[in-house]
Amino acid sequence: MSLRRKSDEDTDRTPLPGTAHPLEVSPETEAALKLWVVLSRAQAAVSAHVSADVARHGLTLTEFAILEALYHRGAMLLGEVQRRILVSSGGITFLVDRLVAKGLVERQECPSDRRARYAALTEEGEAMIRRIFPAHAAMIERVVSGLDLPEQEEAANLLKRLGHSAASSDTKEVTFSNA
Amino acid sequence: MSLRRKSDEDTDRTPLPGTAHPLEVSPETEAALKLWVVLSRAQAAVSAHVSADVARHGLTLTEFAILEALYHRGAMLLGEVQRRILVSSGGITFLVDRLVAKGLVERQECPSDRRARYAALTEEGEAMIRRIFPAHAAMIERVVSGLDLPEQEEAANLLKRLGHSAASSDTKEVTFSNA
DNA sequence: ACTATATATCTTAGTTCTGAGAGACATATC
DNA sequence: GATATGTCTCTCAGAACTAAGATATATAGT
Repeated sequence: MSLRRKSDEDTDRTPLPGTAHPLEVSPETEAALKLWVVLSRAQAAVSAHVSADVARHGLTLTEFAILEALYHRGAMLLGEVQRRILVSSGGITFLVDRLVAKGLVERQECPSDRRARYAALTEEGEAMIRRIFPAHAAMIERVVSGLDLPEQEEAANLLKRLGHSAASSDTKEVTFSNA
Repeated sequence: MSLRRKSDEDTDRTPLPGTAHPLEVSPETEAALKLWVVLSRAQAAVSAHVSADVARHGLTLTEFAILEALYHRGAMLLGEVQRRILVSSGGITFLVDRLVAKGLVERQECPSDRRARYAALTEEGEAMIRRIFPAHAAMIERVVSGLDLPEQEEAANLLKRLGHSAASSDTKEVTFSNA
């Protein structure tokens, strides 16, 4: 094997490392890849705004999501919250611990299942979410205002279907219910 | 065997402590909030698949994004890669270090600016991305196939505009001027 | 009742990344 | 040429998680 220097690109057509390989795929593949890219970028861009907004109140995005869920849905089992906001089981313990430490949430026993715990807002937590939610919602409205209302609804519709089909297309390890 | 999966809502829970406060906002606000939710969920669902796919080759999502960018665009300055994949400045150093340790990427000096470094694929890195990219692209195509081609293009179009407008809408820089 | 398996949460160790700042270099202005 | 200011990468501390296993409890089959 000969070690090649980067400077001696001349007569040889073997693709050297560091040279570009423009994307050459079918239109279907290209559309799928592009959708994945713009989906990630749009989510990151919106997320950055939302994250910065809740950070002003000393909260992370995930913490806020928990508070909001508990406010709008009422007390929930930790596992329910976990599946709703999509974190690991260790993650939900960690997050609820932190919200308890901040005095915003409390754990409550579940009378019908002694393994389970409810997470519920404290009065302080409820007061906080009630106080910051309106400006928060207005801010999200501004951030997505690059699309008008019908476009937002159409995008939401498409994304909902995309999310559902992607979530249910469990590739491996999950039972493939072959009936 | 009846592997019965418990659905989220089938626990017979008596409405214990925290009471629910159903969402009551204007249709505009509701559309914006819903868009934000389905955007996050769709991204997470697709991301989980892509992440699991590249993990089979010992790579994280971010590492793969770097390799792919270097393969398709050629060598790039670290700062260019950083802005492209949206990580912090410390993050790009960390990630490139790790890819260098894996033998997939190398740093190269920039002749016109001695502060800057290029990241470039090694031959091994290029061989790897060439080997795994086709199946990777096919997998993404499958994951987003819940939408047909015109729908994918429409979603991509909407998301591109959403991403751009969200990214450019400078958050009212909440510097709080010494609050 | 006993056993096996499933579920709910928690613990621990480790991974991935961020944010603030430092050092080296570049560039514009005087 | 000297100085100020901006840019690029790197370092370091630590935040925000995840993965895997531990523990306690529940539930179904025998």
